[in-house]
Amino acid sequence: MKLDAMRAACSKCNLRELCLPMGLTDADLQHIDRLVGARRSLRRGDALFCAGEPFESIFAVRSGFFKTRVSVDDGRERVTGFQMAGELLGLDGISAERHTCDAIALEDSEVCVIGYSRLEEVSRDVLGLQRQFHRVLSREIVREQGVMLLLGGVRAEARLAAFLLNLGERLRSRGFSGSSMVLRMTREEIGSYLGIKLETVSRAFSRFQEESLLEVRQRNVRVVDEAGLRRLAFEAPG
Amino acid sequence: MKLDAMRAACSKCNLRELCLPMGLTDADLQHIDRLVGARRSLRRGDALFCAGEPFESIFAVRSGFFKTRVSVDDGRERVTGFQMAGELLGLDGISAERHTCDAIALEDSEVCVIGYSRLEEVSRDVLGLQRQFHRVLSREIVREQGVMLLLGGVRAEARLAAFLLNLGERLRSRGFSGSSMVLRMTREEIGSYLGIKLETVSRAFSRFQEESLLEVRQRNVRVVDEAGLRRLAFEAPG
DNA sequence: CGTTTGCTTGACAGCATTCAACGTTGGTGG
DNA sequence: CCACCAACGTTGAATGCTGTCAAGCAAACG
Repeated sequence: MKLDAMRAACSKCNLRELCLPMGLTDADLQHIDRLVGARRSLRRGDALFCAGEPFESIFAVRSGFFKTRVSVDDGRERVTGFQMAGELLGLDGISAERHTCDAIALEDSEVCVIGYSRLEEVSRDVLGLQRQFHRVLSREIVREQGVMLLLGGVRAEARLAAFLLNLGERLRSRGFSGSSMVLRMTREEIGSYLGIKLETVSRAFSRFQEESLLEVRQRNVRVVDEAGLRRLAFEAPG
Repeated sequence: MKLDAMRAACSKCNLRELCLPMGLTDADLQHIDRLVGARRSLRRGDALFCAGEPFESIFAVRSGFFKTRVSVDDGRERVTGFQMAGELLGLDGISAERHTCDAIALEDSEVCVIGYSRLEEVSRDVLGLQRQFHRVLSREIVREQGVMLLLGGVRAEARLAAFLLNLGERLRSRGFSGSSMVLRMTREEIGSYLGIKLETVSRAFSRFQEESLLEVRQRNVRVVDEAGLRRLAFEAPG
């Protein structure tokens, strides 16, 4: 977990259309290059931050893959999200000025460190940034609402189908295949995120394969019948 | 659903310590009186806004009680939250500049209309407001994370117990009893929010009464054994 | 006073969990 | 290079919680 002295420039970053600077004008882009203090590299398994730590920065995933999790009572953990390149980590820490979850790298990763007081300062000057930051916060609210609907409303197989479709979309918008993917997380982590047990995840994968919706070999997943998967994800419960 | 010409002054509002102005200095308070454009009154059953409508304002509950809901596919609805005095509505609309849910008054209510562009403008001048608004957005993210944990991790009875405790806390911080409350929503709405069926909600209430955790008569609920309820809410699943 | 809406309760079915055993993969060290 | 171990994944059988369907009751409303 080393600190990279090199400052990152959003204006030259090829993730700028996915990340915080999304939609900003070129002029605004110039102004926000002072936002990112440094990059930070993490090895697989490293914690970017932990619940309870003072909140000072948010983080943008530059490369790699993360999970966020909370520990409930007796050591059990629950995964609250997965983050890939261009997505932000730490937004939940703003409210109480302490992080409320752990962020763990699921593979070797790199993040941009965005000092929060700096962000507040710059977003007063740069209207586009203020607007965009609010959008990002709001989008996270909407995303979680979607997860709530999933967790509360639909059966295990539909949850997994929706999860895979969502993962595919996010990969696709990053220029990857979207139908052929390598999962970075274990069955247990998927299950924890979706509110089901790892055995149930495994069974759902097997059944999807039987029904020719997917080809699954361990963490390699290929979506064979996306329409079928989509039908399953949106079906009525029961 | 009428528009009240009288402008509301946050600086004189007795909800200011619960609402958006929470924690602001007296000096800042003066500056944000221009925030609230008008009040709006709603009758029970009225929609404050609906999913898909253009987003222009957020709303602060001045009095009364609301639910937010989304309609999934074929007319079924899912409740995504309940809001009482001092809480904000419409934050999810920022991301796409359209509301993503319906907000329905569960009793005759009044809200303060906060124009969003005005809010952005003022929060550039008033540092405390900028900070507080970010906190509010972040708090909503954290709140939803809590619901996700509930929905994904625990049994029906634990969900209801946690729900009642949360409701009690919020009532208490508004000067009400917290242990003796009148529910403003139906069993079906509670169930929809908690991801369980209304029959299950009803059974859980009955069982809580058998076990002397609650006294329930229709929508009148009295918490008899708060510690016991808390134990139930945090217990391991299964 | 009747109708509508909301609430309670019972019986049964179904899906997910639990417990358990076994298979696979990848890394380590002999 | 192979053996071995640990972590991860798959599958089966039994249990149990929650959903479904149905009936009856209570409260609210006009």
